[in-house]
Amino acid sequence: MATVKEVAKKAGVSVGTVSNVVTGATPVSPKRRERVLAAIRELGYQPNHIARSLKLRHTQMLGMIVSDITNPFFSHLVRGAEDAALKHNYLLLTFNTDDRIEREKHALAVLRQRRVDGILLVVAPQSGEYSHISETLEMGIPVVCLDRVPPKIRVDSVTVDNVKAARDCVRHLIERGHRKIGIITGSTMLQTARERLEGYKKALAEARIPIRQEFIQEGTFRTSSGYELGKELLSGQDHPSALFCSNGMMALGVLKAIEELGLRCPEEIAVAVFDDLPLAEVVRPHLTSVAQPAYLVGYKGAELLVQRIASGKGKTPARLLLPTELKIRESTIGDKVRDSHAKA
Amino acid sequence: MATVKEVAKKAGVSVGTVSNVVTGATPVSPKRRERVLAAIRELGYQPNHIARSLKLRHTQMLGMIVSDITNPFFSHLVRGAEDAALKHNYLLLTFNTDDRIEREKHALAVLRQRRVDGILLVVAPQSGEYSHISETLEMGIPVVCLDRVPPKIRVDSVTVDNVKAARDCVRHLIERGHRKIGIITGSTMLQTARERLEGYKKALAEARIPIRQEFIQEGTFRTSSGYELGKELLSGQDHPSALFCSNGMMALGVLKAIEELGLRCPEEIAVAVFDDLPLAEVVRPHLTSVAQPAYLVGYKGAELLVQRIASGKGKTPARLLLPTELKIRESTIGDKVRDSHAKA
DNA sequence: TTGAAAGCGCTAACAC
DNA sequence: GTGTTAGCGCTTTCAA
Repeated sequence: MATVKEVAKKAGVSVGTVSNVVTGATPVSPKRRERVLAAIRELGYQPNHIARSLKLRHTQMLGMIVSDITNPFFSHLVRGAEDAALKHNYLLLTFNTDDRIEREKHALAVLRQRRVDGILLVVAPQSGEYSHISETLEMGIPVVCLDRVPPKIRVDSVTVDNVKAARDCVRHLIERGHRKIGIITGSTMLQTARERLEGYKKALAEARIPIRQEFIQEGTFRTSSGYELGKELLSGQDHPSALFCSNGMMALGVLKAIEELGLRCPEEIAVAVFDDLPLAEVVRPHLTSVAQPAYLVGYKGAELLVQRIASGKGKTPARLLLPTELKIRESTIGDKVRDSHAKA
Repeated sequence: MATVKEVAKKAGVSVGTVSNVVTGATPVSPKRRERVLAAIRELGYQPNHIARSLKLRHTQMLGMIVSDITNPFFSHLVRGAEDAALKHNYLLLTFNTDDRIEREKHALAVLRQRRVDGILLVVAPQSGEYSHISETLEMGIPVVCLDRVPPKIRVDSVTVDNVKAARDCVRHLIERGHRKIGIITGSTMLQTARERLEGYKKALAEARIPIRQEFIQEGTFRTSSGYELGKELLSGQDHPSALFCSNGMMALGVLKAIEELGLRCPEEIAVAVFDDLPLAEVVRPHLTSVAQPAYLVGYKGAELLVQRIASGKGKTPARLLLPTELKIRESTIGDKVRDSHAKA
């Protein structure tokens, strides 16, 4: 592959001049400029970005670490980040960790060696230990955390307002007349799951509805657990008239449980769900759900990162909290709930 | 950030020695080695991979160009590629093109400047013109095409055997007793759509069932077109008793059409679909579908690429054709089809 | 084994 | 404006 040197020779100018025409850093006389351009064309010259990075001491690359790109939430996140990055002339180096802390550490190490200009990170939950990220920060590589933010570490972040979203969603159930509302949460190891539970409790408290421990079930964010816990919650006489699921997968399981129990949704049991899978629109009944702005989280995260790269480390970390949207659909707005259910 | 030079100084050895301990290229005496290691630790030295790339003339990076990572098929593709790449010590630089040819060209250009060692490419369909990819090849950067392979260009590829898969699927319908089988294809601009149609025709031909043009409808791979064309196909007296959808999204539309027409699936109308969305398992009825090995396509593609990188351009391009799996579910195996429908 | 030094391709400071 | 040159951080001959 051709180099500046060869181009310079062919055009009969110095390498400095060639560099100046390709970067546009310093003006070059029209005729020399023409000659250089011609030589570039003839040689099929492609500037070597690696050499440039070495010299300039930045790579125009961003690291992107997510748990699993196969999960729609994260694929949208990545897409948003990529669009923003590209707009600012950065490229994305992507990693999947499957939420395993050792893979996260490895990714971070690799990214440091690659001298990326910044890192977008969805931290593995329950790691408890964040030295790898603070070290990265100390080396002067900015990190912005997406979706989840590690406690006690001064880092930029953009996340979804889980508690508000869950509260709004449960409040909607309350407004529909429900007072016996169950929840299937995700593992309380997960921050997001805890926050959603918190929102649920908040909504009940605001409506002065006492919390019933037996209406709170901890699941695993998988369809199967939605199914099992759904059955558990809905069996027996005094079961909830509405269910709030902490994620979409579990809602699917709940629907199956409802069907098998011969209950009707939403007439006998309303269902609302955190997460707006593409499913929500196609499953019967259409699911009332909290739509998370995954794409935006990625997009804003990348923008925040390039900004941070440009401005150096600021004193206080920026913490964006993005709003969700409550999409009200069939699963909570069928006929009015019956009294026997609506009353505690 | 510390450099070899600083490490060398601190350890009281030459830079060459430092390099030798980090790369392990040449043996180093135990004590010097220890000193170097200690210095590295103290300084928190991180080898600069950029400098290394410049020197070594390879980057251990692969470009990955897909149309949209938000599409589950592609996110699995990417995941597979990443897993394989990582195993062989390569990193992935990802791009989305939304199937726009100018974005594909841009991505390729950027990747060339970045001196990636190879490129995994899902070509934008209907581009008609492939000079950008043959140029890349000529520059010595191997490319392997995934899922779709551009005609008349000598390039490695790994794809799914669309025609066989479609044929098997339609054959299954035939075995269930159907003889009036409709198809909703994707745009015939798309190679994959054409191949699936071909498989459909092949299956009918093999069963000596004459092809009826009015049973073939060209859709857009979107839910809405499944809905509209489904209605069209299923209205009227002499409608098909089974429908084959060329992709998952359209199948969802078809289901809706069936519901609105008051038909029952599979009793009155069987449905089989190409693509095994996560949906297939949750939608009612569960959809008989062709599962594509997206992850494997990515994985094998990356392996083929690193192999090609190692071996240089071979004479004949490798063309992997991966098998699909037919998942038979409710939508084709309800009660036996009625005679009036089953007979032409 | 080890050290010195050249050089990967580029940009930017400097002198002209 | 333009050319010359040092140097980004690394690996790898080549001599010792």
